[in-house]
Amino acid sequence: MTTGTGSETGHPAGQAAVVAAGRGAGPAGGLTGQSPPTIYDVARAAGVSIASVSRVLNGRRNPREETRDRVLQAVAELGFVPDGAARALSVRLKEVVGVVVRRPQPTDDDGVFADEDENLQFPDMINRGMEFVAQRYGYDLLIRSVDLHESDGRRIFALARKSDGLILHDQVISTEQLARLGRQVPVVTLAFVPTPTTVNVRSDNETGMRELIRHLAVDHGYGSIGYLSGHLDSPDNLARSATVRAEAEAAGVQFVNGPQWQGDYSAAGGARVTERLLESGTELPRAIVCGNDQTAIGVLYALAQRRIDIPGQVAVAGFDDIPVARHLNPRLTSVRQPIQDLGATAFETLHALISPAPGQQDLRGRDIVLPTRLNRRESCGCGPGHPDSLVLAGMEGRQP
Amino acid sequence: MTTGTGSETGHPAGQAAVVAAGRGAGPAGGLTGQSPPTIYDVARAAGVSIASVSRVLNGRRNPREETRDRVLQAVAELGFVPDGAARALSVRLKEVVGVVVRRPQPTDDDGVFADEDENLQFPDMINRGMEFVAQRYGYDLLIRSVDLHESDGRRIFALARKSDGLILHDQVISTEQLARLGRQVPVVTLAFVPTPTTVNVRSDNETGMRELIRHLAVDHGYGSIGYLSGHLDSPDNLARSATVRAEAEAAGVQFVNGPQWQGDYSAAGGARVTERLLESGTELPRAIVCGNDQTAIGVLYALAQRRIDIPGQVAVAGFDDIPVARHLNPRLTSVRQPIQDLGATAFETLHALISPAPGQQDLRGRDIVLPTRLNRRESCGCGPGHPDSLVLAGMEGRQP
DNA sequence: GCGCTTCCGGTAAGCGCTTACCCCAGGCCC
DNA sequence: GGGCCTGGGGTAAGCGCTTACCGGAAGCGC
Repeated sequence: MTTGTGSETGHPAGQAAVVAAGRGAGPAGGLTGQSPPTIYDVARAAGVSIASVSRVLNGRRNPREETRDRVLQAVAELGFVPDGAARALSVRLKEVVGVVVRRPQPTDDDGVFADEDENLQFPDMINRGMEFVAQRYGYDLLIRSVDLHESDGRRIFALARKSDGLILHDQVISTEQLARLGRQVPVVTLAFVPTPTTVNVRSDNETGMRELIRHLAVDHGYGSIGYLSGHLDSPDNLARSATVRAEAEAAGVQFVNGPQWQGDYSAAGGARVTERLLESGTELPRAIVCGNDQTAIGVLYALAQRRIDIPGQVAVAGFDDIPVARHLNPRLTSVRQPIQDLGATAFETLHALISPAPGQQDLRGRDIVLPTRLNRRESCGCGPGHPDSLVLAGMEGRQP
Repeated sequence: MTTGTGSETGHPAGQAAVVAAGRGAGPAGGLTGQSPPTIYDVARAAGVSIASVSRVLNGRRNPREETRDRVLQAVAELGFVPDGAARALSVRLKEVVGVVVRRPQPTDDDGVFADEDENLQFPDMINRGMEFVAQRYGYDLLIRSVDLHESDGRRIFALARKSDGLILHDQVISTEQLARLGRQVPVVTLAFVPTPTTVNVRSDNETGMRELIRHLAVDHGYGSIGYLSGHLDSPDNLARSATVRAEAEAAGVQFVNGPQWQGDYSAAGGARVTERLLESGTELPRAIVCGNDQTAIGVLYALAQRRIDIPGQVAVAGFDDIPVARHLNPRLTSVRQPIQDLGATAFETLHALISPAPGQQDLRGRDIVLPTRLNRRESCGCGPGHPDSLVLAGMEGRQP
């Protein structure tokens, strides 16, 4: 009782106030709690049944013009918008897709990179790409972050029941869990592997990396190349690592790797690995290729600390080509992934899984691969003369 | 008919297949479509009524231990998770908050900054802060982006019906619309203004900016300061601009501003304004303070193009202190906003609006202000000796 | 003028949950 | 031993929508 003002919906009243907590429950009373109008309110205002209102709103069996107008006017006056949950329950479509991202796990000794959040940039750009297409289909993204290798995936399954399908960023679930999940709801993974019930979207690590290694080995003629890896169990990392090795060997260049070259995709990790290598007195390879750009940022930092000339003494390259890459000093050579496209494609694919077009063939089990290409800048040894490099170069401006 | 396998839920069957489109409708048949179990399935498996299942799941009126165990076992076996929409409809709580962000509008002449996405970094970090606390309350964020000054706000009202409350980033709605929206659902705005029905969260522009201007005018003794503004109607911009003027005048320093100093919070805008000033032959002020860091990036770029020494000839400072700031060359002096806190506070506040704690007083109409502080780096003229500046300084490393 | 087809719009069922309400045992007291 | 209370669990209503189904009113041809 005493719920909203003027809201005798005319349909069975019932408990209402019970769990309504927070709506007009506060001492403020008056001007709030005006809970949004329901379809019953509209029907009453227009003098028709709720079925007619619904039909008008959904363009079904086009009702008589006059009826339609009456309804539309009532809708406009009341500012009615149908409730998402009710609609979802009825049509069995929420028009929401769940997106699971991995929450970066800061370690103890991140030092200068402690609150370094470029990590976020990459997944966020992917999400941006998703959101962009999602708009067109009237979908929204429901975002949830989980810890690396979320123990039981419970939080992921829960998110599934709030949405029509899931897009999983890398390394948020195990393969078994993924297969199980895929059996219950449409799922698209990013930079992972397809399962019989899910589809994966990734970019072409091999081609881009091959181009980079050939550039370093052949064009620059560097005699040794090290690979500072990302998470060991990341498929992207495995592919990149294997390609570096294969191409280096093919070019007759020494490939440097090993346990002490183990990074974790973070700037802090890249810096840490570099420092330890330096401390151990090992001679660095002529060029260091990093699992991603974050790692490269860390490497650049650690080398600069030791006054090591980049690319004069050691060349450095990254992977991803995040926007910051071109603002670094020296500007970072990197393999460009179509970041936003990755997201857009993931969404497009998921949507096809959720509501397949008439003739649409089943996509499950597919591995969708997007192209990559090398972006040469200064950190690999290319000069500022390259067309790509007309960017925020503080250097040139500093010494007239 | 022929819906799922073994899914005779025992409750009225009905239409089912009608709108189920996409679930097992595809030619694939078999291994998919296994639509998730419902509470009826669990009840049948446990040999109890759905009410008991629900009670066990929600810990109500603790049922007998034996019953509870039977139910929990059935839940585990079936992997049951309640459907979000159904639950939401019933308890009138979706456990979802809508977040509206502004989609950057690329203009025609963005040049090098065309696909510059640092713009995203700031809002994304705020969202990260929200998500972090949202977790603790079992909420998820439903993200939607709108164009600057979304014409009628329809998309915002629609999002409201998919969630329990809204958090609006800056400049996505007009004040009138906002007041109307606030009457229907709990709303928190960021960097805007409070209305009688909504609360606003922002950071303390005045204090941080005051500190910056005093630093430039007093510590560095610069004789003139220009302010390259953000969107004219952004309250943040107004406050920053006013503070720059007031403090400059108070310090007896010339304040340079005017229509040709109008930026738009983007790097491209900052570069454009700077280039036009340079072309027009105007003499630049000794220091340029930017509406935000993006703008400063553009300014840095344009000045470097002209071989103007920063901070030797012109000092530059930003606002926000986004992570990239410390990787620029020279490293950018900026006023630090507690970015993630902004998001966390916004969520906390919204949650208090949605389900106020027992004694909780009404927050509506409040303007919550978070503290800021100056981060001195090189672009204002401070040397690399400053403790803050031990960061990715490519410069030092380049010339041994 | 009468049966048939259309076209409209109302009635009600059902989406998957939560919970008020009630009924049935069992235990208790006098 | 009967009335009462209590606790456990089932029944059903209701959350706000969509839509199958039906009944009434026109419109039509013969």
